[in-house]
Amino acid sequence: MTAPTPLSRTGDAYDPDCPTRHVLDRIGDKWAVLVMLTLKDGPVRFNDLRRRIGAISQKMLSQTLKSLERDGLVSRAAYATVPVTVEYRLTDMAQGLIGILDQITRWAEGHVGAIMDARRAHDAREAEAA
Amino acid sequence: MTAPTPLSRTGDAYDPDCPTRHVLDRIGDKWAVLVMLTLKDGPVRFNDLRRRIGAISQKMLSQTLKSLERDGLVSRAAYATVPVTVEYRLTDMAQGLIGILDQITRWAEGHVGAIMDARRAHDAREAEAA
DNA sequence: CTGAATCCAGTAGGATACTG
DNA sequence: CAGTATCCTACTGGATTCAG
Repeated sequence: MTAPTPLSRTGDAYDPDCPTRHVLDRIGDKWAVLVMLTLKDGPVRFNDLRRRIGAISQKMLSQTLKSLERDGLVSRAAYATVPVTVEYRLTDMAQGLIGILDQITRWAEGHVGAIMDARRAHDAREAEAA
Repeated sequence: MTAPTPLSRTGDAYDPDCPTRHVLDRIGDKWAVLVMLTLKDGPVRFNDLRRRIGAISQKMLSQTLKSLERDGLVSRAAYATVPVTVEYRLTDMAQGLIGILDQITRWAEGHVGAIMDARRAHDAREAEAA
């Protein structure tokens, strides 16, 4: 540590130095969220993961898994079978996050209608102005 | 295209067509989250918002506010004072989201230590391998 | 099967300057 | 004060290819 800077002020993450920001960024990571949601029902193998998410490229999946593993949110287990088998699963720590992600999903499903309506109304107002 | 498998599943947001994804993306938006957190204690004016967030550029702030307004999460009120005054505030719909964002923040503050430890351990293991 | 490495296009986003 | 418009760089992330 270099300076005795107060880590977080009132709990907000404006400061890039604030470690909370790192977590926010992880949640803000589209692929990381999808990967975690896909793993929530149990361990999944690499290409299986790839197939289930569908839209993800091999590069992004690999990258995402590595960063999630680095953060201790996902663990990797390799088995020396004839064609190598690798399983990924959520760590205990990630379980709490999953709960929050589920809440987000639930909120989203409950409000997406209102949001779409707001968009339509807004766009209509704008088109009229033009 | 290389994806002969449509596989439009139901429930999760793998499909870009799934409207839930839009909400996920909004939460994944770093600036949108910071703006909403900054507005949670009451209406704030444009440049005030800018100053409080600090790191944001006027372009991104303007852009973020516009998209949040479009989604019905933030409302804009302009007052015809001598120098124009514009206030932004969260809508009722956004209040529920704020609750979730607070949970994320709380989880982050509670686990950021473990995450940082995991990173250090992981990086150490990696450096040793090299 | 599980990745790593390279190339490259699209875009996010900062800096700057100007308008109502 | 509250934005808009333009330029320009840097990074994201897909496609492809190679390797263990």
